[in-house]
Amino acid sequence: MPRADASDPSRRSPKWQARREAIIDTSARLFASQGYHATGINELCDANDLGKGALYHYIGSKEGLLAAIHDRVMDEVMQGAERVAEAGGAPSAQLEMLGDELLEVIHRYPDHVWVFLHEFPALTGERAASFRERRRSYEQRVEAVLRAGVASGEFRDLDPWLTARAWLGMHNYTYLWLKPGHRLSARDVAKPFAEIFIRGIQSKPQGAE
Amino acid sequence: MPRADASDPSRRSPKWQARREAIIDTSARLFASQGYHATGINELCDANDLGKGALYHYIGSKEGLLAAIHDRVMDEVMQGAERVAEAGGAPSAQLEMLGDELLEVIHRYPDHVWVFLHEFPALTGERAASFRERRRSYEQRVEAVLRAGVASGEFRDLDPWLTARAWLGMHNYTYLWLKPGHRLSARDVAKPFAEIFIRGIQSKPQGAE
DNA sequence: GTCTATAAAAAGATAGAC
DNA sequence: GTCTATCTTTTTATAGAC
Repeated sequence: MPRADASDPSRRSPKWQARREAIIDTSARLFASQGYHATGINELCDANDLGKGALYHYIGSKEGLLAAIHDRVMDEVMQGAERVAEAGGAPSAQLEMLGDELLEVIHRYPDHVWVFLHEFPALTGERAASFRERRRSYEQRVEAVLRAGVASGEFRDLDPWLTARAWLGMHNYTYLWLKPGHRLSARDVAKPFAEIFIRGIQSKPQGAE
Repeated sequence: MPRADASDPSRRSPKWQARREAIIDTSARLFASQGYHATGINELCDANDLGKGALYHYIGSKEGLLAAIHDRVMDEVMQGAERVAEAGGAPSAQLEMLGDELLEVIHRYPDHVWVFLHEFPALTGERAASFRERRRSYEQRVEAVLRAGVASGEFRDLDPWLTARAWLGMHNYTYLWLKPGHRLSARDVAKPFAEIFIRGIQSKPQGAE
C-alpha cells in the first residue's frame, strides 16, 4: 500500500528529488556545525537560498529534514554491511571489511554522520522507532561476525555484545576528526584499527613483528 | 585577580553551593534525556521545584549551567588521570588504569557525560575555549602513555595520535549504555576492553590462552 | 531568596498572492 | 514553485513585589 503522505519523495519528479537531496546536504552542514535545535528555519532558508514556502515544499517539516539526513547515512551504512555479507570469508576478514566500509561512510558524509550521532534523540514517534531499528540491525551484524569467529575458534571466547560495543565505539568515534582534507584517508585509519582490534581478540598469537 | 563576576560560585556560602550542585545534577538529567536546546527554562524550574527568579539566582544563565555540567565531568576525569600519573608503572598498566578511571566516571555520571559529549558545541566564547583545552589536555595524557610504551618497546611502533583516538573512542562511546543498573559495572567493561586493546598494541605476542 | 508578571525576541509553520 | 506576510507558541531573561 503506497503511502498517502503527499510529501513522500518517491512520488515526486527526479528534478524535485535532486533539489531535495541538495537541501538535505546543505542543511546537514548547518546542523552539524550549530546543532539541530540551534539552527532556525530562517537560517535553513538563507543557506539554501530559498523562501520559507519553497523550503517547506521540499522538506515537509524540520523533523522530516532531520529524518532524511539520518536515512541518508543509514542507507549507506547498511549497503556496506550488505556487501560484506555477500563477500563472506573468515570472520576476521569480514570484520576488517566492515571497518573499511563504515569508515568510508564516516569520511564521505562527515556532516550527516555528525548529525546522526548527535541529534537522533530529536526524532520522535515512528521516525524514532524506525531509526532505532535500523541502527540495531547494523549492530547485530557486527555481533554476528564476532559470534561466528568465536564459534570457529578464530577469536577467543569473548562476550560478543560487549566486544561489538568496543568495535563500534572505536570506529564511530572517528566522526569527530575523520573528514575529507584530513591527513588520513578512511583506509589509513581502518587498517591500523583492524590490526589493533583483530590482534586483540584473536585466540592464537601471531608471529612477532 | 579575583573574578568580578557576581555569580562566581567560590564566593558563595556552602549552602548556596550545595543547592547549586543539586540544580546542576537535576538539570543534567533533563538535558541528557531531551537535549540542551530542547529543554526550556520553565522545564528546569519545574524539575528543580523553583521559580524563574530563584533558578537564575543560582545559575546565572542557561549556558552557565551547561558549562557547570561540563566542569563537573572534566574535574573528575582529570583527577583520575592525575591518580594514574602518580601511580606510575609500565605503560600497559597505566593504560589499563586510565580505562578504569574513565569508565568509572562515565558509569557514575551518565547524564553529565551524555551532555558533555553531545552539547559541547553549544558552549561559546571563553567557555568553549576553556573546555576544549581541558579536553585536549586529557587526550594528550593518553597519547603520552602510548608514546612511552613505544619508546620502551612494550608497544609496537604505532601512531600514538591515531591509537589514542582508537582508545578514546572505544571507552568514551560506552556513554550510550554504561549506566548504574546495567548488568555490567565499570570494571566489568574496563577489564575486557584493556585485554583487547593492550593485546592489540603489544609488540610481542603473549602465550596462547 | 523566591515569587509572579512581563518583556522582547525568535521559534516552527501556514495562507494566499503571484 | 516560490514569495511575503502573518499566526501562534515558545524562547531566554528581567523587573519588582514580597
